[in-house]
Amino acid sequence: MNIASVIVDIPTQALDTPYSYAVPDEMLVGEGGRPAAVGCAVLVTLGGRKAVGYIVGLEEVVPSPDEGTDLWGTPQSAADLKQVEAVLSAPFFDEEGAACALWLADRYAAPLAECVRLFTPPRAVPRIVRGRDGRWRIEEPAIGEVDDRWVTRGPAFDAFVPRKNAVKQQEVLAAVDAGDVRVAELSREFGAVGSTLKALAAKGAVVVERRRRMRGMEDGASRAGAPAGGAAAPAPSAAPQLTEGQKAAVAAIEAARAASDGRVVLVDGVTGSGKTEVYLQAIERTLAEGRRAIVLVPEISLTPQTVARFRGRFGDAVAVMHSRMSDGERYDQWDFIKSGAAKVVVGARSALFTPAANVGLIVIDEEHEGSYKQDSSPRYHARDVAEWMMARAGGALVLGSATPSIESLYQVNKNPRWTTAALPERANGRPMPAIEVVDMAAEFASGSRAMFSGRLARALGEELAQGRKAVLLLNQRGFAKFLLCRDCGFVPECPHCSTSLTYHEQGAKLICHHCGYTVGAPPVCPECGSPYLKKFGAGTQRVETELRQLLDGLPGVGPTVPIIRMDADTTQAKGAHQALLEEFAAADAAVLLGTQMIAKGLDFDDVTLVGVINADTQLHLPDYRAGERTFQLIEQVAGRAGRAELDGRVMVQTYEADDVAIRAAATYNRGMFLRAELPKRKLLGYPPYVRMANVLLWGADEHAVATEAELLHAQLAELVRNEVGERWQVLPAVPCVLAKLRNTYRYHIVVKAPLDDDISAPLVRLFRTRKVTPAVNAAVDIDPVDLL
DNA sequence: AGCACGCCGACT
DNA sequence: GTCGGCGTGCTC
Repeated sequence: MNIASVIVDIPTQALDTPYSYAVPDEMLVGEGGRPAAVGCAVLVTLGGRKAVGYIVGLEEVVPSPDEGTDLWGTPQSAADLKQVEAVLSAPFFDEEGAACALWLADRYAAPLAECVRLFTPPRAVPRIVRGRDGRWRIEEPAIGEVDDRWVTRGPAFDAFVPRKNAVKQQEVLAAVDAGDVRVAELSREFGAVGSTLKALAAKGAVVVERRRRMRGMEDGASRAGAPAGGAAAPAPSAAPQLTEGQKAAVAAIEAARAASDGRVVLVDGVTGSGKTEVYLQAIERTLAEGRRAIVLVPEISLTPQTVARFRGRFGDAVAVMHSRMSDGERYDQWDFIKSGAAKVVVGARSALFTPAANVGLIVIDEEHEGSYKQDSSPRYHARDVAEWMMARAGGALVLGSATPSIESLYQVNKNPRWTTAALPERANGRPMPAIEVVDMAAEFASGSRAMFSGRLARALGEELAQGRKAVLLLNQRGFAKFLLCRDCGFVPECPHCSTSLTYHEQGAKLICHHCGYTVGAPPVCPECGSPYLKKFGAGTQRVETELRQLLDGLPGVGPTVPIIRMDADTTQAKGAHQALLEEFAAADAAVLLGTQMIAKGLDFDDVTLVGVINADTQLHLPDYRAGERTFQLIEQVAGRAGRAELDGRVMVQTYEADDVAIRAAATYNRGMFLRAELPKRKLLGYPPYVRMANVLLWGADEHAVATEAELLHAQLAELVRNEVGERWQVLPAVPCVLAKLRNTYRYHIVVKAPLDDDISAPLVRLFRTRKVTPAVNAAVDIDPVDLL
């Protein structure tokens, strides 16, 4: 008899274990439908109701009259098993995917069902819903294949001669003569063509056939499984000559691949050192061996240019996967990958879970980026998952960054399987731009109240007057950070979140940047009636206004020099991001003013000045990574200047000119930063010296959340006392820094463990057995990237 | 999560 | 005497 191990698609801790179901023999061979296999969605009965589940294991067991054990060791009489009732889909993953899902659930203390769902394209899975009559029924997936109708030459195409007055037939035949066309296109051009086509098809002059349309691929001119060809995909370009550093990096990756045991190569290269070319050549060699590659890029860097870079080398064999694509596009790309025609998958972290077979190389670009950690369950880190996958598959993992994360640097030092390949020089041989630190405290003391220091203003004038470009970074959108009453100190706060509201000049509104709550700005203080409400802290809108005034007054600059503001407000519309960048590229002299989103990936030759308006905004976040983030931000943004033959300069305005993160970044001195940062982390017990788990609790009733947090803390403390002892630390339950968010109150409990301990296992055990309180949600974040 | 089983209050 | 309230507890 065959027994399937099934994960039921109900994400609850209580059901968080595989269940065994019998698979009828005819279902195994697919009689009258799809065959049951690992990765299939199936219909099962669980506790008197129907549920969708996923097969994660399939095993033949010898029927024995006495008690056996199921796949997971639970004693169970095989005869008692319920049957899989129907196979609802083709496989979404294979045995490796199943193993990965099970590993993820353990590693991240996440519900199994959520880990399995990572492998399915969104909305492409049938669901079980209860109808109005109270009965369960299967709801077909909302997303699937779409076809186009195509017209091609028929067997009698050449022989057929239309009548003189058959104008439409002549038009259609001429169009088909030029190449296959879609019926939709013909109708757009010539009006209704249905009867014309029917007549032509009957004569054998043309053939009308259905072909799969691949959504999101430029011209859709594709046969099933193959992406668009023709104009959309240029002929693959040849690889350029490599610098010595690049050659060494490629060789290091080759050595890692040859070891076939999941080694990691950290490509530690300054911005502009040609890391991408290293990836491209490593991928080329991987493909030459018949294996595939996955390239992960931070979500905001996944632009058409990035994709074009890979399509330029690998042509049609590139699949793309990221969250801004429509569900239909993702479904088609998923299928394209599954078909095996895609050799390279470029995407955001979710691209790891596409059905690419035989992956021999995973590249993670900008590996220090926080967006590689998923911020909802399962809270996995793409770097860890990729390392696990490559160790299993006998491949190699390449991490690239100009500012590697402290965790990765630590691994290189301690873990013999991790090596590093340094690219200390830019590919064009230019030096890195000099970074000047402008002490705003000193500026303030000398009487200047402007947000642009004298030096930054002068530099802007010099560069723009020569027709060059500047990039200004500011970590605060809106106009002012908050409103403050000068008489009573009142600051308007969001009623739903524990944050102050940001003042937006446009329409004089106060907006919460967490939940979007918007109110008109009060003319007088709502507390004391004072009219003296001061707008504190500069946002992008205000800087734009002041910058305009500054530029207009500068000799040789003036009102014709555009300011392009790029922040969450101006990039909301689809394609706005792209349009703004194109506008900046096309201008002569121009200033690009934006939030973090401009810090990376921008590649403009004629940017000669980069300014950081206020480098301190991240430094004061109550988070242990604040220094690391500040260091990384300055180094990243500095890399935007002077990428071509012109020298660049960078100015960093700060009220903390003495802070080591800023001083070290200004001199490109990572060693200096680490020598200050690492002892601090060690002393205070933070990664990379300990492992952390952040136990989060949230709910609408603050008191209930606090009570539950206390209870859970007591349970955790007891568990740790009984099972591990003094080596672990359970910090008290406290409100999160963001204590209230979208009307939910948030508490957390930080658990710290030595590096080599399995921090998740005891937490998983506790969460599986503890009683759930309906009003309070709880989740675990293993290896959190922040504790906010 | 949902459903069954179970043990106490007001009804045809 | 039953119908049904929703409080535990189990689901291959």
